[in-house]
Amino acid sequence: MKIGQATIKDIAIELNVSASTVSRALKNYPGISDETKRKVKEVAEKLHYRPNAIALSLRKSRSFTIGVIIPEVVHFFFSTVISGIEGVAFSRGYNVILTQTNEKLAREISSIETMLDNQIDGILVSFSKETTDFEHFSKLINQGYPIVFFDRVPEIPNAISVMVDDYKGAYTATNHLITQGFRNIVHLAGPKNLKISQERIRGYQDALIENGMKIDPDYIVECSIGTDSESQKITSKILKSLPVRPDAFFASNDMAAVGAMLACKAEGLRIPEEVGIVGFSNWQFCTMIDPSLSSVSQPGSKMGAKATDMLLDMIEKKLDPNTITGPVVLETELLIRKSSVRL
Amino acid sequence: MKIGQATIKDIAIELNVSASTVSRALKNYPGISDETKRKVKEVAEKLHYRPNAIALSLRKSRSFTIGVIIPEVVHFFFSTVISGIEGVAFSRGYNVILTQTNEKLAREISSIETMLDNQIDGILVSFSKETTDFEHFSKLINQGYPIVFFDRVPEIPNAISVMVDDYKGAYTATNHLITQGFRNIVHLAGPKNLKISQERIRGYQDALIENGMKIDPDYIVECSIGTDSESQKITSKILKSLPVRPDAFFASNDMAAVGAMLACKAEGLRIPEEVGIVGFSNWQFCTMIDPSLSSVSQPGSKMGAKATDMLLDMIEKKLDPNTITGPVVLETELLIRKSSVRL
DNA sequence: AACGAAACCGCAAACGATTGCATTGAAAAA
DNA sequence: TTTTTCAATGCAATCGTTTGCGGTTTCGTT
Repeated sequence: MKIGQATIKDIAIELNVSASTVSRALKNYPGISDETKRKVKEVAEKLHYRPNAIALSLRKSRSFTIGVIIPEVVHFFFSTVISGIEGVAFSRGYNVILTQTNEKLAREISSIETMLDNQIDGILVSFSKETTDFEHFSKLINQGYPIVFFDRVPEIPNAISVMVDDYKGAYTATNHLITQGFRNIVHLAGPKNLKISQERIRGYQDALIENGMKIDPDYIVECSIGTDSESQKITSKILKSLPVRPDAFFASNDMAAVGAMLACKAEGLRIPEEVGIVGFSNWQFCTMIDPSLSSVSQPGSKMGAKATDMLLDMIEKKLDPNTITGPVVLETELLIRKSSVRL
Repeated sequence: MKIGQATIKDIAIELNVSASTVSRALKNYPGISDETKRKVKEVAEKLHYRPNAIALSLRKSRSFTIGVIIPEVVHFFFSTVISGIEGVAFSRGYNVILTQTNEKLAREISSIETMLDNQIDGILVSFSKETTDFEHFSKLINQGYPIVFFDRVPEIPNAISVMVDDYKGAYTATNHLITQGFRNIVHLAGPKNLKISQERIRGYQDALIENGMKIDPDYIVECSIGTDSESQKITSKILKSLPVRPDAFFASNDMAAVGAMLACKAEGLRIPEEVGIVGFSNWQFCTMIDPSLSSVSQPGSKMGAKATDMLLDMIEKKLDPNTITGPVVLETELLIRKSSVRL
């Protein structure tokens, strides 16, 4: 018994037929007698034959593998996306190759290269914070290579993308704070070069305007890193520096919201009586902290699943990229908890 | 210009040499004139030649890809492990194929099969809660196939594994609670078929014994799912049912610890004055909740990195599995925060 | 008996790269 | 001039599978 897997040739030798016959018999091609098919399958079973996926990939120029490029694995939202991706990919018979860029453009580019070397059938991308030039993506798109962007989507022609309705999520959250009687609402924004950040800012601003309030640029503060400690520092500074003390924070992510909460507590401010807080993403810990954190939930798993379905449809030609006009937008949901309710 | 990548043949045709010459020139084999090498490399550059990894895999029966089988991606600890894995794999030139089992044995087995079909060079595994029979692993091990287990490791011969010192972590945590004057310490345990759970129970028990306290089986409660809501229910039941009300909880995971905390708060018990709590894993939210949660930190990223380094060493024959006797054990660290300190 | 058509099956090329074993040609040695 | 030697390159098999094309049987039909 050879080491490793049995091959078609092994079956062929055992039965004194050609490799072609074995191949066709296993695939139930016409032109092979039932008798032969039976025997081939029997021997295949006996030898635990499993087709060599690599040889298949080479022959068909298809690997049944998709690549995922993500900024950070250790990030609740992205982990739910990965989970959604993996689920759909598995059920449709595809493997998932994963790389994280750690927000580095260089790694993004080199990841794409190795993926192309490996005959990856398509790529799912959420690009890095460093990425401002999208040439490495548009080149592939123009070659007809299947790519689907999710969450962080570029504004380039013919890009297929799946995102959440950041605008509406931010709008709803801000509006909720206003309804609760908060009037000096600070927005802790994400990196302003990302479209998702811009959309959230826009939602925040529109909510203010439609409620007859003014927009003060000083009340929009960028938290570029996105950790709780960063936002904690920023918030405690703000609490002192702003002419009118803020009475609410709408943060572009939950970590920042927690930072703000900690800073407020440190200042002796009561939440939600004196300060209201709403986050974004609905991380697991939202329900675990005190007071529980209101947050805009992003359907991460659904986003991963949807993006994967679209990518695989493109790969399998069930979906013509040209028929797609705009990005697919998934709805968010404002989950109201204690941190923002005082009525 | 052809669609897709240029091949060695394209270069050969362009220069009127054979494919073998091109191959050798690119690899700087001796026996190729410097002049030819120069020209070959020049054309390769011009055509943006990149070797086809699939063809290489077929030829060499090596894919430079490793497989990762994990119970759940959406799990802070595992996500840090993945991050560690991906980092090392990337820097050593390997791809990572990821599958999650969702704690299902069937998926674990089918994942392994597709990985073998794909000529994966080795596998990193943390098995599912359903897995009690390890035949599908030991078969591979006996064939000399490189496998490294992490976190959840099986007790089978010749298994290479990396784990944290669950025993000591649990011992230290329990001991800390005792030092703080807590006397009726409940242990919220994990699934008892997992070795990590057993080790933590053992650490808990030994700490009690060495402090001259008795072990009461009623004070060891299994939280099999591991969510905060599960443990919240269990804890509030316990608070009423046990003859002596517990004054501390050592949980086998942070989610369970939070559940216990919430249940205690609901009962009006003050933490840490009346009840002390320590968790396990040091999830991100530990510092974000109030009171901040003491926890035993597991070096997830380091574990992933270590396991990957060992796996790749085995693959590259730099490491002989037979020279390894026991599992590699990484140290935990007790991070003391407010939830357990009353002195 | 002879012919044609199914029915079955094998040959060989192809996917892209590597590599042991020739082969070529020219310079060096005789 | 002839032989030897060696550097430079090509041939062809190989990895495991698929597939177009062609080749044998076998059988029914007249």
